[in-house]
Amino acid sequence: MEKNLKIHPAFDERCPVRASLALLSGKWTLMILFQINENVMRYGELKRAVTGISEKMLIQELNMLVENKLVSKEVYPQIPPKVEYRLTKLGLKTLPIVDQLAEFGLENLV
Amino acid sequence: MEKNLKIHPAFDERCPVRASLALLSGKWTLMILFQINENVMRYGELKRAVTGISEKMLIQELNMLVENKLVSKEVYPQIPPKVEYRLTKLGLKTLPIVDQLAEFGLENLV
DNA sequence: AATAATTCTAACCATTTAGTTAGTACATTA
DNA sequence: TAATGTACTAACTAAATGGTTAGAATTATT
Repeated sequence: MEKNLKIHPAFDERCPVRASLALLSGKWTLMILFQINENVMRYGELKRAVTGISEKMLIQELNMLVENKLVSKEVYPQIPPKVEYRLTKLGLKTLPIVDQLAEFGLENLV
Repeated sequence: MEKNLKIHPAFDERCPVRASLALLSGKWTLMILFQINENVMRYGELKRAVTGISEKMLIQELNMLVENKLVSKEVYPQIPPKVEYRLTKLGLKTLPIVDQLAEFGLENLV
């Protein structure tokens, strides 16, 4: 039905701020990136580090971050399983964003 | 019902990153702040500047930003109405965050 | 033989967020 | 006289996001 052709203004699609938010504005996303930081972290370690997150959200976010190349994943073929996560070069570039948000929050919100 | 006492880990409540995201991570929030920027803007101007936003979302966000002191609002008792919005000191402090997100988006996403 | 530890997956439900449609009031313009 | 512009509000619907519960596979531990 011709009426339903949605207009997606270029603004929406190409706006770099929107693009960044689409990637990073989830409830847990930046927390996870921040916790991984410069470290190598196993799934279980992250679960403990990111207080309050459910297992579903944790792997869902991790998978999404791996897909988007912010995080890399190394699986060791062992039993019980061992999986390591770390930030990619791209992932490391998000840390300044976390810093800005942290600074703003610290100074004005909390 | 005792079962429903929700546990809100301190982490969640006091984390400055979460606090900032709670305020700023909406679909339109940062766009609006960015469009107002250092200017004085009327409701209608904003409507045109923030392409694609609905009137509902626009005033909803504006009201929320005024409540949270990121934006100030001046109403002129005229017919037809005239209302001006501008960033407060606090609101201006969000612009570096927008810049970070824009930079990250530009370099890596769009 | 049962339990714990590890890293997930799947199905379902609840909540939050965003979008749509319609309408208000008055004044000016066509 | 009818349409246009201004800044909203309200009621409802749709979509996105997050949470809960259960379980699977294998080994080591009790």
